[in-house]
Amino acid sequence: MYSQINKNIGRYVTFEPEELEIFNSLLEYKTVPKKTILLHEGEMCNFEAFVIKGCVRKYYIDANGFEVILQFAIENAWVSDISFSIYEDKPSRVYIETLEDCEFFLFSPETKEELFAKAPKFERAFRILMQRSLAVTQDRLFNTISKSATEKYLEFLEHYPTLSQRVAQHYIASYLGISAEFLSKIRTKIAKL
Amino acid sequence: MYSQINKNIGRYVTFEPEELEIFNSLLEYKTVPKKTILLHEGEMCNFEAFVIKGCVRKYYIDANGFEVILQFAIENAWVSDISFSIYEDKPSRVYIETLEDCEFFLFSPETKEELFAKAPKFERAFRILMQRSLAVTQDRLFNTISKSATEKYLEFLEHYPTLSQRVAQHYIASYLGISAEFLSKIRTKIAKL
DNA sequence: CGCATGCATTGAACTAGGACAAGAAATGAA
DNA sequence: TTCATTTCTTGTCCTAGTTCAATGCATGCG
Repeated sequence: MYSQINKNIGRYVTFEPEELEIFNSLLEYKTVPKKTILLHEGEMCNFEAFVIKGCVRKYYIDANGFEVILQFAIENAWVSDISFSIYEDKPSRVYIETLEDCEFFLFSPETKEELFAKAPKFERAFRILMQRSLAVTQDRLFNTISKSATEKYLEFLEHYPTLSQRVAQHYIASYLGISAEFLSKIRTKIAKL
Repeated sequence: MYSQINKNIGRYVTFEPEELEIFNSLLEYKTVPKKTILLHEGEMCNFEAFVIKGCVRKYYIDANGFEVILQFAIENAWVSDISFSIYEDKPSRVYIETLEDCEFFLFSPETKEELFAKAPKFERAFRILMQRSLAVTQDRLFNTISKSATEKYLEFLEHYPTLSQRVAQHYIASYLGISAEFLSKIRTKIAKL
């Protein structure tokens, strides 16, 4: 049950069994049916979720009412609106929604603090996880600015080979920052080659 | 001399004077003339820099040889290619270059580890700094995808009011992900209002 | 001082991608 | 099974932004 998350958190920092025990004892297990919104814009994000199974999307809604998907989180990924709400005490600007039936491990900000107090080495592990997210996001920013829609789509397929089967095309379009119609045209063009 | 950086690092975590003393004793002070490249693509990034004075840019070069500016760092900002190189042991894909004569405080990865060993609370401070960078980058990604060039430029002016006087227009264009010519057209249109 | 290099502006022609509309195909609920 | 809803495709027209000149302006440097 815990091996999956322990492997993830231990990727860059090595923990003692006792430390992992503390960690595991503070996690809350939760299942959530698909199409459930876990966080609405304007709410405080009071969780950090580790995806054991399933798929969620995190998205903004822009000034014209269009959704822009910031992140797909599948098995072994973390999702939260950690960036603003927890430390800034500002309400979230993003939505988090399950796309499939999901199983999570959840942390509240308070239990996270409790963890850091009891086992300070986790501070380091979460710092490195944060760094990795930053790297991924910077890379995406670069791709978004410098690549054509076709290039972005091909790279997406390479990077998330299973996701294109699991989620609707228009979600992928929204993630890539292009219209669903144009993605469809790209796909037919690619299929003809 | 140290009050500026101490204020910055103490923004989200409160430190004892002794802790700050350790911190300050590990910093390396350095001045660098303008137009100096601090990090080339393919090198390992072996520093984290706090800008005391001056302005630097961090950029990628894309497949067609175009520069894409990821970050401007001015006074009180941190800059590094922390994301990949330090923990991943991968060579950097970015360039870091001074745009003005600069004063920095520098950390090497080793002295950073030394700091964490001697004063573990800094681990927390750097985790939160990292979170803030992630928030800023996510926000930029959202803007890049969902806003028009004019909106992006106006928001840039609002967010970095001094920067448009300090750096060349074509750098701003590169940061916004638009061509220098089109930015010029936007500026004349705005000026006419 | 004069020259060279880089920077900003403007215009004309072009294109990647968007908006809209309408139909086809898939999914799902009762 | 049927009807409804959502998703995907395809076509046409349209526009925001690019590319490629050409020109004028700064600026730094010998």
